[in-house]
Amino acid sequence: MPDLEIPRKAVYRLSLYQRCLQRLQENEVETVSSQALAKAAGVKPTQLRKDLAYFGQFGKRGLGYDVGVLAGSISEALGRTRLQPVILIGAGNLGSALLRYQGFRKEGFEIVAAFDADPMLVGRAVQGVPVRAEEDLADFLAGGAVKMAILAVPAEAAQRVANELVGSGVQAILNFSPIVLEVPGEVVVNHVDLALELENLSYFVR
Amino acid sequence: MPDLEIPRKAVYRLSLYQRCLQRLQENEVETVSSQALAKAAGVKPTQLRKDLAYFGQFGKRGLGYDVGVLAGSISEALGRTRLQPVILIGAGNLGSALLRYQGFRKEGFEIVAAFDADPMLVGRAVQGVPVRAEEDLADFLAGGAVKMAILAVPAEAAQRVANELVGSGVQAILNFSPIVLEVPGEVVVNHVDLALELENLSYFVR
DNA sequence: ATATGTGAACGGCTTCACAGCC
DNA sequence: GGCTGTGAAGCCGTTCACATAT
Repeated sequence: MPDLEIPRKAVYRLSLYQRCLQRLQENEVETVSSQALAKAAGVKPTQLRKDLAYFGQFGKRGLGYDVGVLAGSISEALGRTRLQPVILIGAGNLGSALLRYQGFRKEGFEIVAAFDADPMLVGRAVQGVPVRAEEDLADFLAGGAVKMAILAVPAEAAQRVANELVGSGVQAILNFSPIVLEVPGEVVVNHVDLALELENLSYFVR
Repeated sequence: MPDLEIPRKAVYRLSLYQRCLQRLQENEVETVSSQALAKAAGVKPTQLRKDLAYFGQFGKRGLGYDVGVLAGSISEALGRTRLQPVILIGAGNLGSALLRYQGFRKEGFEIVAAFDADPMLVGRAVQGVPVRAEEDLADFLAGGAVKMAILAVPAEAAQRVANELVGSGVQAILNFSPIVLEVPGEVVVNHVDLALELENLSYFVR
């Protein structure tokens, strides 16, 4: 199984396909063609098939894909067969909105703890998740159970916190701060830059 | 000036460069090399120069770039010389966090109105921005002054609201709902899919 | 000497065309 | 006949190498 050869974009789309499959399952559809599924995901059929081909053969020629089988296969390919624990750093405006966001749990993620530097916020609980002091971060991560973190702190603090996370064994960071994080090669960072997205859009309005 | 030929990613990075330039201006740095600026933005020097080349020649060979001149040129290239009005639809968890988010204004955007379908939220004001009833959306947009919208409504409502926005002349949508919007070719959509970003990350943790 | 600007080479993702199987 | 799986072709963005300007 060639693992590190798979295009990042393809992995991205797999999640998209899976979400569409879940909807089909809810509607008790049992079979889909690459054409139908691709349309639902907003991509071309050949691309869908190519993406799936990175992981194996899941379809029946002349027939299509079994929705349940394909959903299961993608789950396995993505390593999303069980609930993933995640921590959140920064429980301000954006952070607490993320804590309340139901979409994460729905896709198999659980925010198990939140951290903030502000004593005013520490001790509270948002959506049942306690907000802890940032000093306790390293202790909490010492167990090694948590490998993913969401970073929603101000720009000035982001790199420092990121260093701390990496030092404590976090392998993946979803970064909402408007700075480019420097991390070792083995750590993966996805950057969601809200202002940048708006700015990018504004280029296209005349 | 070839306009529609410029890679989308390049436009994206221009915003990034500009942000770095602003920091340099604050520190009263007057000149940068492509090497230094590229490092700050997390890209390669050649890429920075290529990106700038799409828009013109701004540097002095053997010397580098004048920070002020380059910042101004990029601003102009991005069409970000004045404040852009934006509306927000969906003032729930995420929506109200976005209303409070200061990063937009800092980059030249102003959320001038918010809309929600929930009568409980309508009439309130968040961060000085009034939340209006969703029925009033078309009326508000009738003036044609607002060309950009942020969509933070539940998945079920997203496509319907998007249609309404497009029908009222909105040209660019920043979509936070977890569905792929179908819009006419002349409308630009940037999709920020929070759950998808996490899922993508989880693939890379072993 | 130093750093930009750019045509050419490179590499990777997407699309095509068709072989293979139901 | 219909649809998947896949090597080959095409396309686009990145990187290289170097000509050019100060």
